[in-house]
Amino acid sequence: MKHDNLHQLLDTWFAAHARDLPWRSPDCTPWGIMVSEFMLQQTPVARVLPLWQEWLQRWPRPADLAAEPSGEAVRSWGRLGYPRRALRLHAAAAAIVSEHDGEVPDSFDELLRLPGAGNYTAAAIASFAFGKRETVVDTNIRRVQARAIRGRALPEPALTAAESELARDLLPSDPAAAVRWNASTMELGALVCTAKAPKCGQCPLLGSCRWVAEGRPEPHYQPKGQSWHGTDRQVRGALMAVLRVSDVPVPSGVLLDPAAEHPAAGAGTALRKLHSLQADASQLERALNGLLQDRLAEQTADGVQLPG
DNA sequence: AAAACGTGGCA
DNA sequence: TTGCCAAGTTT
Repeated sequence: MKHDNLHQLLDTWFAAHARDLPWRSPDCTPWGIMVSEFMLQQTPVARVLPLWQEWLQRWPRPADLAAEPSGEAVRSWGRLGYPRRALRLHAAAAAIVSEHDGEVPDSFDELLRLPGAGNYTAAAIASFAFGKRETVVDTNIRRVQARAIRGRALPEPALTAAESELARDLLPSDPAAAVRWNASTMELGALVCTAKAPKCGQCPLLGSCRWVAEGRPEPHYQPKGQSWHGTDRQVRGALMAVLRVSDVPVPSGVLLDPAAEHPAAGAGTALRKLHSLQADASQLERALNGLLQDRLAEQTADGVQLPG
């Protein structure tokens, strides 16, 4: 196979430098791996670690999570970010109970049907939990391949057909070798071939990297930043922070009115933070309606709360 | 198919 | 301090 040398180089490097992550332990269950994959979506390993431990201790099997109201999942998600992932993981657990007899399915197609599992997550679970030969394509793998093979500084802004085709071509035909390739390429992207300030001096592919060979050309586009300050997202986040820590339903008036008295129990600090954003009434309402529509929160006679 | 979706660490 | 960026998915 073309690029066979890369596989060998990465295998050797991975054996020596892979992080000892709990979801890579031989006795980690498919469910443990699945939880890690959901938590790791757009989220660094360091922030996932403690929460993953908590979740697996509390909900060691899909059925354990499925038995709880979705609001418990959202509350336990804490400040990990993108709380709808908690909702989807909860829904996925319910689907596993109702459609797969409580066992995480082992095929890409079945995994892909679970809420919150897209192409990356379905392939990752099939590969890492079940040893299947699946092409895993995440941002790390795309960046490593963009540099080493295509000679680019960065992967394309969105996954292209060419990138997918390259990733498929590079995947070893032996399933066990494919799993190692997936894991080691991802790890290289996370630890060495990073987005900014890559540590090329430590890279096992230094001698075969096309980007390095071509003098490390600049990116051919300007990555556009993610806005945050003053956005609806920021207000949603602040709203969620209030609901997560409140012991009781929070009257929508208290949420929407900066001058409201009687903050909800335990939510004082989060409420002050929300109001300090000085969002206008329409933005607050839009953000709250979004949460209700997404079922991240629900409205009762007593106020707004996490789904119970 | 572009845009929305959280959060915190680091330079 | 501001902006970048992180194991993506959904509509």
